[in-house]
Amino acid sequence: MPELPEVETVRQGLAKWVAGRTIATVEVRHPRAIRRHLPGDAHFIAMLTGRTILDASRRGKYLWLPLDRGGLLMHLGMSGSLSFGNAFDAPGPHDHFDLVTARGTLRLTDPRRFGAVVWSPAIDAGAAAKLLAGLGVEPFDPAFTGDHLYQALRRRRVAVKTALLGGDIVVGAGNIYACEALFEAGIDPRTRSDRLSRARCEALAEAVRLTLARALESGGSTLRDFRDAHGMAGAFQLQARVYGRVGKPCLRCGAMVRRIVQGQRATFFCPGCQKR
DNA sequence: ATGGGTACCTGTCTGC
DNA sequence: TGCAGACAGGTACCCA
Repeated sequence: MPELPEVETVRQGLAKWVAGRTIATVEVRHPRAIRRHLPGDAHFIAMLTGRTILDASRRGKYLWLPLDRGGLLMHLGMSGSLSFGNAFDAPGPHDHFDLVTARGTLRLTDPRRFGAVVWSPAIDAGAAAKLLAGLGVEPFDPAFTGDHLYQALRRRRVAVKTALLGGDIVVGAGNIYACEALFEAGIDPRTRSDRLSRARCEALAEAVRLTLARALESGGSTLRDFRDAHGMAGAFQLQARVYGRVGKPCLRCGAMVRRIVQGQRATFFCPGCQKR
């Protein structure tokens, strides 16, 4: 579910809420949801109890909550959401994890359980370092330039859509925004990475930034169940120009939007506007 | 190293 | 109405 704009929207809501709160108790109702990525952290609850949350930051689609000792790395997977409140209802079947503080509870809900919550001694050590190790540059970092993209893509032969989704070149564009950014840049998603000119890489880098920034302004996309930390839905899906619009006319040229499958993921594109 | 495929889950929608 | 099958925002891991 959540791509960078959704995770950043959650982070912004979270940062104001969590800073300075001390974890009184931890409820783990589904251990698989917590340690899916890195089994063996037997002291998970002990490392959290009594700790104070300092902030909420983000790396790619991961959230990092630094604590006064160590920190918590979280990923929302395809269907995860975080919410907080002072009087939570009894947990539902997908409410796997609560951080209870004196002034409210942070709750992870994740029906598909593709998410992860991992304690780590630091963001650049232990479990967190291992999970973040292969991530590409942040799209809003000045280091993410057309030239960066060009240098990375010229060494790959996969389709450019697949390369964007990989997250090892640039992070944050998932299936929706990879499709939308390629439309914005006028690039056919099937184009081989190493066949993209420098100029088109410049256009693509700009399109990735623009697409993610627009989505962030809209509070992300809610296709089904995305909610920010206040339970609010996003609105970017209303602006999507190709994603989910198979068989509908392109809003720019009128050609029929197509759906293909690349790397077991759906890709939407306009054959009129997007060229190899 | 790269690329391709599978695995991990549940809920929802579509077509028969 | 029931049921099988397809599909959904992600990524870690295995193998060639």
